[in-house]
Amino acid sequence: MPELPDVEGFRRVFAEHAAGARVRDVDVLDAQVLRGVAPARLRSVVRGRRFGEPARHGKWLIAPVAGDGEALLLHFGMTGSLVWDGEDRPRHRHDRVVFTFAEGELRYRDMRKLTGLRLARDETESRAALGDLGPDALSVSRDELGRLLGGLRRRTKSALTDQSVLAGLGNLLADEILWRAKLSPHRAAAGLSRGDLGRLHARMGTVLRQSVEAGRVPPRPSWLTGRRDEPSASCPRCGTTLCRGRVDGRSTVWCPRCQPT
DNA sequence: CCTAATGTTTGTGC
DNA sequence: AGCACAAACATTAG
Repeated sequence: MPELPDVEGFRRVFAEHAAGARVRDVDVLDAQVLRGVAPARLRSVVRGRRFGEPARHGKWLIAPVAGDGEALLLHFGMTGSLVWDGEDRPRHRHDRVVFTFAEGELRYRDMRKLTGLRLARDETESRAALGDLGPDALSVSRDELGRLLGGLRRRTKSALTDQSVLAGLGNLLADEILWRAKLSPHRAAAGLSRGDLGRLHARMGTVLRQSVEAGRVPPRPSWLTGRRDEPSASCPRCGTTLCRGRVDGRSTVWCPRCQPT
């Protein structure tokens, strides 16, 4: 589930409840989700300290620990979430790490444990841990998008979902944006015209803004995302039966009429 | 039992 | 090097 809009929602949860608050304790319920940090170190570093204002880059949530430049880096894989709840409320079976505060607790929840939590000591380590992420999809300009995709002979969908090219788009968003921009996911990125790129950038902005507001890619019937799970879905725009296939090993849905190759 | 799932990493081969 | 593809990771649902 988590793509840029979902993580933006988690950022809001963090900002509202945890930013500026003192961490009373850290419960590591499943150490498997900790990457490169032992439960004891996470606990000793974070306990008693305050969190600063959270940031987001692509699908990563960055939560600074006030004081010495450390930061908690959270990734949510395919099934993760960040939930605020009362201390007295029962824990969920998939709560893996819980930060407790005076007012309640912040729960890192994840069914599959495909990614996880890291702790960076400073800005340098933060950058290294995040790898080579491209610019965030929400703030990229049209010209920048053109530069990023220009010269790439790979298929457009593959380029859009490559986090080192552009950070934040996942499988659902890429399909939704390509459908709105009337571009086939199979077309080579380098082959897009100025007009194609302009449309792609504009539609990406619209889809992202509306999704961020909802904290998810909203499965509205007027969106491709709202139809893709139906057995014989039709295009919300033209009624043509949608096509399904695989691009980059991911399930891909497109309209053969609106998005010709 | 088998398959697929909205993510990332790693390895293989062209 | 760039790109496509498969597998691996862990877990659940159908």
